[in-house]
Amino acid sequence: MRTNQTFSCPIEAATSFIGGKYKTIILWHLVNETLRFSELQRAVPKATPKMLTQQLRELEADGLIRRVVYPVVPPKTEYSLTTLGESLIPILEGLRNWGAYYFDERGIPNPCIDGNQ
Amino acid sequence: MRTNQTFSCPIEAATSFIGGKYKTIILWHLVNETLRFSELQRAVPKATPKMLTQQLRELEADGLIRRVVYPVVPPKTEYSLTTLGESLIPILEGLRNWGAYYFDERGIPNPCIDGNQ
DNA sequence: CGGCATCCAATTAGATACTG
DNA sequence: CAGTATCTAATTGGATGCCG
Repeated sequence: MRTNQTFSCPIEAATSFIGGKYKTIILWHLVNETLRFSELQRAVPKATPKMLTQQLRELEADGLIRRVVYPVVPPKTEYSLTTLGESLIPILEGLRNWGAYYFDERGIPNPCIDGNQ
Repeated sequence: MRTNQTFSCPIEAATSFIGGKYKTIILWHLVNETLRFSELQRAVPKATPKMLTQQLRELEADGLIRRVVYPVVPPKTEYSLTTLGESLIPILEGLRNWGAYYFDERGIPNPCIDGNQ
């Protein structure tokens, strides 16, 4: 694991994995899809390359995503969910549905434009 | 709402509500229970009074919790979930189950001691 | 009891430039 | 393309003291 801190409850443990600033969005975009770094940048435009790299490294250290580097020129790196990462999908779907419900309730148009929602 | 920022997807909106440092733990402790400030302090000992107040104010501004102040001496304040806050319970349960599963997989004893788990 | 005000230390995040 | 390095700006969080 990334840290060897102790948690006082399972909720705290879970949020230590997905509580990072862009982690849920990153994971969500990797559901059923392998993406390259530049594709993730486009998917999460608010994250600077530095931030994106940092979050990806933590997700990798926590065993939620897999990073595969191809030794080619120009460089190519692919990110995808591990089995542990896939076990979070129900929670990610719950967050998505809650957010969409919240938008609907207020008549706010869902701003998602990509097919992955 | 607390902020009038725009979100690029429902996941982002949802995490803006529960992404705060102690928010999921606070909400979890309020499931089926009304707690006073000092009880929440005991439930979330890692949060200083200042931090706890801040998180509670944001949760209140977002409409997830209700704050009832009784004009008595000594002061008494009670916090509880609103209907919107209760709609998050499935997600909170998902987080708890994922965390507990993660503990089990590694043979780490579940550190929860309170009945609310 | 349930906070708030203030000050300060520490952490985080953005901007920019650069590289294999 | 996929980052890293450096510097700086902004934010966060802790400690302390005080109050109705």
